[in-house]
Amino acid sequence: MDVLEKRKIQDCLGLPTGWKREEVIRKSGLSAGKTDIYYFSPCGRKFRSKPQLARFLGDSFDLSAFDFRSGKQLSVGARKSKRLKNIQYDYSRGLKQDASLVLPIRQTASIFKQPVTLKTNHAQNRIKADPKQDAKDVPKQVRYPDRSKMNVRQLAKCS
DNA sequence: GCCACCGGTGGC
DNA sequence: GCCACCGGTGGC
Repeated sequence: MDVLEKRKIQDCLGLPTGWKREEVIRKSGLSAGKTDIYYFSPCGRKFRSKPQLARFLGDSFDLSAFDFRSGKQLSVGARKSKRLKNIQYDYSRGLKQDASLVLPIRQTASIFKQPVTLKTNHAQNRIKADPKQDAKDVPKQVRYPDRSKMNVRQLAKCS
């Protein structure tokens, strides 16, 4: 697949730059064949549900028209497959007040209108996030480290 | 201790 | 009955 083709797929998916979506097919157990959808933020944080994503993004993002499974916006004309997806979660519930966690994405725009790196399968995902870097962390003055001295794991963190 | 993975279930 | 969400844990 050439770069242009890849680009088309990304545009089609419409996730923001740096975000990745991953489909993992369950291989065993009673739920074998079921697919789990995961999203990875640019800093490697993993999300496995829409509420989880919404909590991280905060209420500046409207995810009500975002279909978590497909990774696309639900257009008005789109058929709602089977079940109506009008579950009313309060996606801002539990929103952390730390503004430094809000991604550097234009908040007036849908976060899903930008290109994304497509990752289709579950090979070996090397992305690691530091679980200790939680939204509960208190904001503090950012000191930018010398990136040339950082290892891969450190670089994967949000900074 | 972490996390990928599957199970359980509440809400529809 | 379906499935989105998240709990729990086996394997590392």
